[in-house]
Amino acid sequence: MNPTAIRIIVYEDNPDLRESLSVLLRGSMGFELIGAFVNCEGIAQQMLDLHPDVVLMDIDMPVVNGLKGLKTIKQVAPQVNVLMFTVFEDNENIFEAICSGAVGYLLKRTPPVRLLEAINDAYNGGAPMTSSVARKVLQMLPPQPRVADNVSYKLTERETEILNLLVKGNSYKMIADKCGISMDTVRSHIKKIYDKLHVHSQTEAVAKAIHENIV
Amino acid sequence: MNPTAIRIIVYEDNPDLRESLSVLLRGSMGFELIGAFVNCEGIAQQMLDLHPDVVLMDIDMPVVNGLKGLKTIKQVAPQVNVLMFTVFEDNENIFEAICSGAVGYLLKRTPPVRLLEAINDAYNGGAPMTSSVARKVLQMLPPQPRVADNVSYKLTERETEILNLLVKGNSYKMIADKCGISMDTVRSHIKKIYDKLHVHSQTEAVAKAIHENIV
DNA sequence: ACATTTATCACCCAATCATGTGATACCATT
DNA sequence: AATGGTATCACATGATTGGGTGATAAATGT
Repeated sequence: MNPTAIRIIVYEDNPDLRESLSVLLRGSMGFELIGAFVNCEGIAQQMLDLHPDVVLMDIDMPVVNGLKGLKTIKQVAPQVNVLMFTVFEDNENIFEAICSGAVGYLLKRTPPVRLLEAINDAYNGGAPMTSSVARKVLQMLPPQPRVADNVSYKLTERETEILNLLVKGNSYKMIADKCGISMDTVRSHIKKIYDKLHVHSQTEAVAKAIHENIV
Repeated sequence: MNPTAIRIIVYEDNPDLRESLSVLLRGSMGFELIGAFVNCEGIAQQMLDLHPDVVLMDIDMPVVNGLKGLKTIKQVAPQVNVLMFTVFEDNENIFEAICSGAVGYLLKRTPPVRLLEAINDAYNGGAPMTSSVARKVLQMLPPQPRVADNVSYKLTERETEILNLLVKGNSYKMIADKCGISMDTVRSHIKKIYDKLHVHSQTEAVAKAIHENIV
C-alpha cells in the first residue's frame, strides 16, 4: 500500500466498467483502489472500515443506488469527496447529487486521463464536472442570474407591471383596480403581452414569465 | 474569413498575453479571432458590429473592467457566450461574474489546449470552469434548497401529472386528450388540486407549482 | 411636422374556467 | 362488510378570459 496515494473506492454495477476502472486506477501512479462494489449496500460500514479519500459513484445501480449511497456517505463520513460518475445528465439527478454534497459530476464518456485528473482535483479541493453539467448547475443558482429579462421581449413598463400582477394570481378585475384603469385596458395590455411572449393564455404567460423574466 | 469557425473577441489589457492569445487563436482550426481590445470601452458597439460567438474577458482592466463589460454584453447581446479569463479566484468576482451571466470562468494558468476546448465548450452550450472555481460555485448553492415538493401538499400521482400539464400551458381539453380522460374528470382533479394548494385559479396554481413544486 | 409607440378605453362573441352537486367503480384497510 | 381514498364521469350556472376591431390622446423619435 502506497501511503501517499489517493485512496479510492468505486461503486459501479457494470462488471466490465468496474474492471476497466480497476485496471486504470491500479496502473496509475498516485492512485490506489481500495475497494470496488456493485452497489451501495453496506456503504456506511465500508466508509468506516476503508476510509477512502475519493469515491467514484455510479448512479443507476440495483438495490441501493448512487444517490442514496451519496447521502449515506455524507452522514457517516462527510469529509469523503464523492464524484458522481454516470450516464445521466438530467437536471433532477444533477441537482440532487450536488445538493446532497457530491463534489463533482462526470459523465461516463469522460476519457480516462480526464477521469484521473478529476479524481486528483476532487482530492485537492476542486469540483470537477463536465462543462455541460456545469451549465446546468449554473442554472440552478439564480437568486438573480439573468439580466436578460423582459428586455428580450421588449415589454413596456406597463406591460411588465401587469405581467407581474398576473403572475401573482390577480384577475383582470383585480389588476384593473390596482392599476386604476379599466378592465378593457388590462385586456388590451395583456393581449399585447401575449403577442410579445408568443403565448395564448395566462397559464403560459405566467410559466414563461417565471422561467425567463422578472418575478 | 472562415464561415464555420467560432468567432471570438478578446478583452485583455496585457499586451503580451493579448498577443499570445491572438497567435493561439489564429493558429487554431475552427477559431477566428475577430477582435482584441485593451478594455471594454465601446464594447456595446463592438458586440453589435462584430457579433461574436464567444468573448474571452479579462477582469482587471483599466477604464472599464471585465465585469462591467460582461454586464453590458448581457444587455445588448445576451446570446453571446462570455468566458471570464482572469487571475482572480476570489468568491466575490466569481459570484458576480456568474450572476451576471458569464458561462465560464477560467484561470489564466489554464494551458492553451484547455483554453481552446473551453471556448469550444462555451460555444456548444457548456459552462467550462476550472474545478477550483466550480467548487466555489457549488458553495454558493443553498445548503439544501427545497426538499419540500409536492409531498407537502400530498398531491396524488394523477394530480401531479395534471398540474404539470397545466404548468406547461395545456387547456383542460388538451389535458383530457393527453391523459385519455374526459374534461369533466380533468375539472374534478383540478378542483382537488386547487383545494390542496389553497388557490382559486390556474394562474395561482401555476405560479405556486413553479415556485414550490416539481416542474 | 409627421410617424411611431404607449397607454388608455369600448364593444362583441365564443371559448374556457370555477364551483357545486352528485354518481359509479376500484382498491386497500379495517 | 364497511370505510376511506382515488379516479372516473355528468350536468348546470355564472364568471372570466381570448381574440377581433377600432378609437383617442400623449409622448417620443425622426
